[in-house]
Amino acid sequence: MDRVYKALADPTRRDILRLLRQRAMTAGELAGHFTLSKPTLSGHFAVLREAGLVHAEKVGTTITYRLHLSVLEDALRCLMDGFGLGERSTATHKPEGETS
Amino acid sequence: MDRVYKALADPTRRDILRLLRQRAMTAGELAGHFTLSKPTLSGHFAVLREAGLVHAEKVGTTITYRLHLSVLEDALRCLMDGFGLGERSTATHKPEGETS
DNA sequence: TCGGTAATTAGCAAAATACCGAATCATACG
DNA sequence: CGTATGATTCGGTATTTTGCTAATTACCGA
Repeated sequence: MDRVYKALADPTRRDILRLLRQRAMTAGELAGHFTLSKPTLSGHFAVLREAGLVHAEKVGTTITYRLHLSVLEDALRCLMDGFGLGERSTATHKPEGETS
Repeated sequence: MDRVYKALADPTRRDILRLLRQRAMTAGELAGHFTLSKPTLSGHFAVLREAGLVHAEKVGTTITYRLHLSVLEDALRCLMDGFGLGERSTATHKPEGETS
């Protein structure tokens, strides 16, 4: 799970995810949206892949990247759960004394 | 908002946030939960402060750190909104194929 | 097989990050 | 005052991250 946080820490990678949210794109197509070099972008793709946030599909010589929405969603939900957010006093556990 | 992502990227800082979720603690008290040196922890506190995730209250010579739950919640909500999560069937765009 | 295109890997420099010990600041107490 | 305590800031080092160019791999078409 640590890889997901690290992957989200970089603004370029967050931009990539936002682009992929609209539609799947090839590596070159994605690279066209940035001023960074292709190898640099390729490195960002690898980080996102290892975090499980995107899926790479090789067709011919081109590689199409697709957003793994479910993984991203799970990661954020796990994050919120970890901090006790998203649940409105579920009553499943007694949350600390909180003696104001 | 970038500061929030960066702050969450470090496991030690996430641990600090989880500790603070249970109750507010002083800097020294927090440091007692880690093997890291106090200056190192102090640096982590600063990052969390600058991200707005915690609030520091100085009483005597001691500084008590308190979690800003609302800021953390907002940050995560903003994160999910940015990626179009939290809303079911966006209907704002046609998600290609997606057969099966 | 040869040339061209798409993308990655290799190798390296620069910047950011994390860590520590020592020094410093601020407050409390005798 | 002088000292002790809680915490931060300072100076330095090691590691990680980010970026580049050049070289490499993989595939397609003529």
